[in-house]
Amino acid sequence: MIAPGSYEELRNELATRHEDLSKRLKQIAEYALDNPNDMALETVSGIAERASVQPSSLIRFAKAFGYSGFSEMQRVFRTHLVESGANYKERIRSFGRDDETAEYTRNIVLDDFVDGGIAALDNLREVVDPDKFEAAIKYLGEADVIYLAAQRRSFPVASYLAYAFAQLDKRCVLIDGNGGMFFEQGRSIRKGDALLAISFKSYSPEVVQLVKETRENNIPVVSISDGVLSPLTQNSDVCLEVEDIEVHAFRSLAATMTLALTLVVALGRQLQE
Amino acid sequence: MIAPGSYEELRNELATRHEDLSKRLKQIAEYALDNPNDMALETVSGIAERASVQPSSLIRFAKAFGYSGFSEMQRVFRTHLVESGANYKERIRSFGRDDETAEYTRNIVLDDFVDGGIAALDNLREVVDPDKFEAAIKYLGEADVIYLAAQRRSFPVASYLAYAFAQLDKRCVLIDGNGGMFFEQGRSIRKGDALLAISFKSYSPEVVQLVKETRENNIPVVSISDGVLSPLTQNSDVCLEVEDIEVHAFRSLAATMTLALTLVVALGRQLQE
DNA sequence: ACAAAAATGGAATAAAAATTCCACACAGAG
DNA sequence: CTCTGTGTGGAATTTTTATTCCATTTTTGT
Repeated sequence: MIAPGSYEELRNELATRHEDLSKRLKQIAEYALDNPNDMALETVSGIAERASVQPSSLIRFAKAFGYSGFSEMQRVFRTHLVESGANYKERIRSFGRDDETAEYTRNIVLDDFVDGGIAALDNLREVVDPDKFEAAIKYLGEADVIYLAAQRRSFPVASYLAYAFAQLDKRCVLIDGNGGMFFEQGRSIRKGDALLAISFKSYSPEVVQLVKETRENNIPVVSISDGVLSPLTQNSDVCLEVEDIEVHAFRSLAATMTLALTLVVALGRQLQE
Repeated sequence: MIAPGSYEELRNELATRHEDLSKRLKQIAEYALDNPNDMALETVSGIAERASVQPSSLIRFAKAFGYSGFSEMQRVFRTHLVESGANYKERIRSFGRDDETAEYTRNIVLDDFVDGGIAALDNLREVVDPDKFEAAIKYLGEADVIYLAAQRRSFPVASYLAYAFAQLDKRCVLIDGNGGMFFEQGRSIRKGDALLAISFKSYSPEVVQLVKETRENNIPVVSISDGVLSPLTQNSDVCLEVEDIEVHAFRSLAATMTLALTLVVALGRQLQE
């Protein structure tokens, strides 16, 4: 007897053997199929109570399906909960785990990044707060000149935005730090302008400092960053959150780029009106 | 002190109080925000190990946020896990929405780009030719210095590649055309180097010309472009095809960026061997 | 630089949970 | 109707897990 390793296998096994099971085990099987979340999260006695059986029956049940005990079977339900459960950060981790054993054919690498990118985009859809997004558009739309600040990995995003804003005839300045003039470029920002800053952990100190200074001068700051702990979140008028997935120790820009593009299009639409 | 009852409240509390927390508690807060699933499913000692803290610190952490103990706090994470999972399953994804009749609310714009990005990534998986990909890696791996040429919309991709190659300690030169020196920069390319050019229609004349000249000097040219009609395809040793989807008259860079990233990782892996 | 207070690590302890065990119930065969 | 074997409830036991406690270290305020 070999225990099902995946939720799908287990589900299948439960269905096939359902008829042959004893009264109590049948009862448990039905409960398990109806309440997989309970199976994943509750304790033996908790489930026993809800399903109106004895705790020992649950152990017998698990053993009847080849597991060493209830806990081992519960792991199958837990894994399923995480994997199906949209929390995409955990999906990154499962990429990482596969990686250690998988052979690296070229295709697997591309597939991983494609999957990662898709997951990141899916996540983007969920985490972007429409109110914040609208507020960001408003600040940018009202700005005379948009200043763009980003360094290192985020720089390409700013670079893309500079290109796209120019297409819209929206004036902007890309603070590229050329010639070590990062702050000099940044300090030419005036009342009526706005700063759009992009940075992810580990946050570029220059960008963080510029954001703070600009805010202190009462100039609107819109930022794109990762999560509530970011120093940009705290010092911006509005902060859009993105989290690109890290696969094979590298972080893509697919989600961030898509957000940037959306920002541009929404801004363009607003300017037309 | 009242303990946050929902995940969102907790998340918020973690963020606002993050700065005032002690070193260990801060560390735990970061881990919790990054790995909510672990917080939901793992045991105290399991989490302690992964987050590199003592089990007792986790209990202190929970108490610092008003819970009676770790278990009470964990319930918040578990509830969130179940609820976010349920939403995910119910979500419907509809591609190819009817743009003409749809009202353009802010969300629809983001959804369109997300869908477009996903479609582009899916497509990328299909169209990338593994042999060409491998050949590209080979040329780049053997190059002494990689020259990167791209203009306008493609420039951010080159910019990202420059950053990533530097991370790999792979020497590269980003031909940015600063000071109108595009060709001057490009002509410093030597035997033993390679050119990586990125351009899409309408093709940048500078990049096309540089590709031709470089090829004539028998220096390997790898390019990223769109389809067989591209002048880059015809004048490169190997050309990787990508097609980012155009939505609302704007073209994203999600797929191209993902291809670039994959190139970097594959190259990095090859260099390690 | 010092004392006081806060934070930390790690072992000790308490609590909770999983698992085992056994007496009993119940169905089917003789 | 009783014997036999499987199934079941529930208490006892073992294992795992959470929590507490205190000696030690680190920070803070003077």
